[in-house]
Amino acid sequence: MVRTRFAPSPTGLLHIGGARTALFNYLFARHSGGQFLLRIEDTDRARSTEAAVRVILEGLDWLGLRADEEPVFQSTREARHREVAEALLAAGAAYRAYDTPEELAAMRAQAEAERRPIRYDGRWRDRDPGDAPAGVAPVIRLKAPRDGDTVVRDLVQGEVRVADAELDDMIILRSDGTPTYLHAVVVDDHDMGITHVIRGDDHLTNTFRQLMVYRAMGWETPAFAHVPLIHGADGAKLSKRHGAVSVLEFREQGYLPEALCNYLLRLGWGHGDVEVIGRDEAIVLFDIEDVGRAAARMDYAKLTHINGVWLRAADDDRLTAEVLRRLGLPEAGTAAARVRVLMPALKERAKTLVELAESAAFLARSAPLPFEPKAAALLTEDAKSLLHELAALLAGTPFEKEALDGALRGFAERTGRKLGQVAQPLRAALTGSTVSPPIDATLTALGREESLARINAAVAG
RNA sequence: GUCCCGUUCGUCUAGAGGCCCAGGACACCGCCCUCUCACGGCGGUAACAGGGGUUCGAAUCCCCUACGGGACGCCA
Repeated sequence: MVRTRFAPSPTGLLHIGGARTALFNYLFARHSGGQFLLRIEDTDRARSTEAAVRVILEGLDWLGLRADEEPVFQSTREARHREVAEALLAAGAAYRAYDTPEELAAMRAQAEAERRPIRYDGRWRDRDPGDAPAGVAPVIRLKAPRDGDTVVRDLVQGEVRVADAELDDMIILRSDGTPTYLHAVVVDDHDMGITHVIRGDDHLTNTFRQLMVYRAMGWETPAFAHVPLIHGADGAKLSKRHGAVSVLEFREQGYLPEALCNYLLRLGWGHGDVEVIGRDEAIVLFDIEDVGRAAARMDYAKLTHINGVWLRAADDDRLTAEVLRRLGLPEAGTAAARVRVLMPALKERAKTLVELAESAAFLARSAPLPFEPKAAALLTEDAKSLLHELAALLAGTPFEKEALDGALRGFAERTGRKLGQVAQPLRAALTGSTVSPPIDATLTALGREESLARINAAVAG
């Protein structure tokens, strides 16, 4: 049974890169009929807050990436981490080291100055514990293998080989008795029964250190897959200055979760020429081994495009509810009814929920309308007399699309005008704008009474 | 500095030795559709980082170089 996990540290936001990692974990688990778990890596107490945890859970929930079991909080497992460290110590696979932070800093500085690789020299590895200085609380370090190679068959990166000489004796338990990240992760992944560790590329070299713990404990190692990071448009690590990076930020900016997932999936992964992929199809098609190895750049324009695709496909009731919420309008009532009626036409011309809400705002206003400059310019004296005639015409026309369309076309023909010469002034009078869904649909949504009121107000104004 | 990873149109990618003088998508530019704006349709510009091999034949395999990224913490 495949078991994957997403293991974010709660530092205040669910980053879009993390979201993609979570998505891959989720899709791979579902694809294999396995389970997807969540672990909050909150061992850094100073940076971890309950609010930060909520942000992550909310983001995942919004994306529809629900874990199959309750989330595991790493901070609650400290005793277990310590227990494993002690076991390693007892087995002779680890040892106590009494170096002070200052000594270690000096060691690093010297290595740097001599242009040697920065590694702990293992000075306490075989030293008599009797030499322990008084008053220094020791850390526990794991004995690293000293010769040979370690090979990881990474599902994304392929075979990666590192000489054991590159590794040093890493700290698994701090002097205050708390576990280090590298150690805690291994213990937790093992105890949670994780079979596939799918995570960011930045952990690839850490894997070799973690492998030492698995090996020392005699634990079976999971499969690893290190997926590339997401970069900004300039190729540098994605950060705030590139625009939105937090999942909840994208939600506020009017992106649909299915669109964000679709975009994130296609970023660094492809399946022939298929671009639009929903959740169910993604589960069938996704394979972690098809993920590319190069970092991908975030392209907001393409995200927006794919969002438009999903917006058009989205359910009208759902979209209506979103628009009403964004406009601060009640869920039921005249405005709500108008938005709902016009939604099929409205969603054709928006790429985000923000745009969609803006395009629907005119429905909730009442005459006299505020006019955009371009719309105001259309309302000339000639246009007003035209509108006056139209008011009379519309008063006697059934308010349904075909009848309205026919009436307006007939009118244009009779008066020797193009339809556009009739529709544009009417559009301005009805919406206060030069852009809207087709005029017949707009009239239908507004209804006869409101339409006539707006036309008359425009004529009067 | 040491180690690891990467490099196909501006961007995301297809491509697993001949199907590729490299396909799709976004963006951009034309045209068409058209009551506006969108959608849609048609067409266009645009890429195998560079250099060596291997092979009858290389975007695909090997080596080197350049550039980019990552890791080297009693952070996660």
